[in-house]
Amino acid sequence: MSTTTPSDDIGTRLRLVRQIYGLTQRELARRAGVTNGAISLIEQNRVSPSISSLKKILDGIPLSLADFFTHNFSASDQVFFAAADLAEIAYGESISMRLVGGNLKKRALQMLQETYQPGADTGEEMLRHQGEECGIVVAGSLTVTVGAQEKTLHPGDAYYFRSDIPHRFRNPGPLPCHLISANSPPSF
Amino acid sequence: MSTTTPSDDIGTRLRLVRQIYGLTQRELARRAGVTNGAISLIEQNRVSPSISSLKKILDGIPLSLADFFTHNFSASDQVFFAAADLAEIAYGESISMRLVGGNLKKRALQMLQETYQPGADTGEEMLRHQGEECGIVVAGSLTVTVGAQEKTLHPGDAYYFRSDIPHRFRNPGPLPCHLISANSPPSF
DNA sequence: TCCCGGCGTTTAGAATATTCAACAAATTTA
DNA sequence: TAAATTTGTTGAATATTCTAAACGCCGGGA
Repeated sequence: MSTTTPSDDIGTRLRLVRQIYGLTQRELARRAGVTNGAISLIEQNRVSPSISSLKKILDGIPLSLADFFTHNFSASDQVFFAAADLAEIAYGESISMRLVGGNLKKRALQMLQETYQPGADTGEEMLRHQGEECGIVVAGSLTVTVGAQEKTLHPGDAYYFRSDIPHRFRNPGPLPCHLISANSPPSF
Repeated sequence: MSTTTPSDDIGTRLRLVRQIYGLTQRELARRAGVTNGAISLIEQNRVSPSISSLKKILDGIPLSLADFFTHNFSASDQVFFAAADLAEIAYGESISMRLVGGNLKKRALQMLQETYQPGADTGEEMLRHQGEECGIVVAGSLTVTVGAQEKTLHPGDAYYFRSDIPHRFRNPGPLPCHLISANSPPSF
């Protein structure tokens, strides 16, 4: 499924790593103290580098041998996500959530762009789950209840709480409310 | 603390791994399809092996490159433990437990040599904990209660159950009962 | 005791990796 | 557009690793 490289295809793996780090063969060669030609040959799998060479090269990134062989580098470790590409997550009629990087696996963090229509409400049966979450209101206003506390937030206002504390979100205003939130660990 | 090898001391690391696996240079060379001389040179750090050579060698063990660089091989991964060296764990007056490999870290399994004096009993408030456990009676007899089931085991008899099921051990006989048991994950 | 077999090590030569310098293609700058 | 820069690739020379065959050492069995 993922764009992982077989562990003996050192060349492809090195090229992928180098590109992920945004380095050219020459720049990496300079940092590593080897020649660009050597890196080129390795990346084409035309030679099998010595440990010492590979170590020098990885030091220039920098990346340990263990990490190099352990990690499943993926070209789809996407960094930028167009607004249109944010995965829509249904959450009732009047609440829309758009997930940043929905295709990423194993992430430690989740970010959502949420829209609460006027009157939208996550309900009286407060939400509770593992982890922590925070958010910032971008537009409109949002009434947030966390345990015994309640506050109506306006653009620029933010919240942060442990998610196991019962919480609730409502839009009391006449305008849609836009919110950027983050959870850890991810719940979707 | 541990006898770990720096990640660039490939030679020492390879020698350690090879010895842990009980292989001679010649035997490993034969399995790997390289010469014993090559392994000798690598282990002395007189050459820095190519990835292809190192991979061939590790395939002969077998061990992946990732594992080779990731694991902290330790000569003190002790295998044999003299009876006198089993750590004594107090568990009441009439029950003695002796732990195999108490000095090992991060083990996935725990083995105990237990002795129940006549009349010994873990008590009516049944034991419950995570994991699974099993054991074999070596001498004497032992009455084991697991959930609704109860049986008196004699030498050679054994048990295996999920530890979250309430359980209890008693020695109903006139002789000490010796038992070998194992838990996973470890509870001591 | 001597001999045998297995052990790790060593050496010379074959095989492979790396450097150095030049090349063509793509991109940037003027 | 043309010149200049930067990119990855390549060939010849050099440096390193790997093989094959020997060596010395040690322990076990006649």
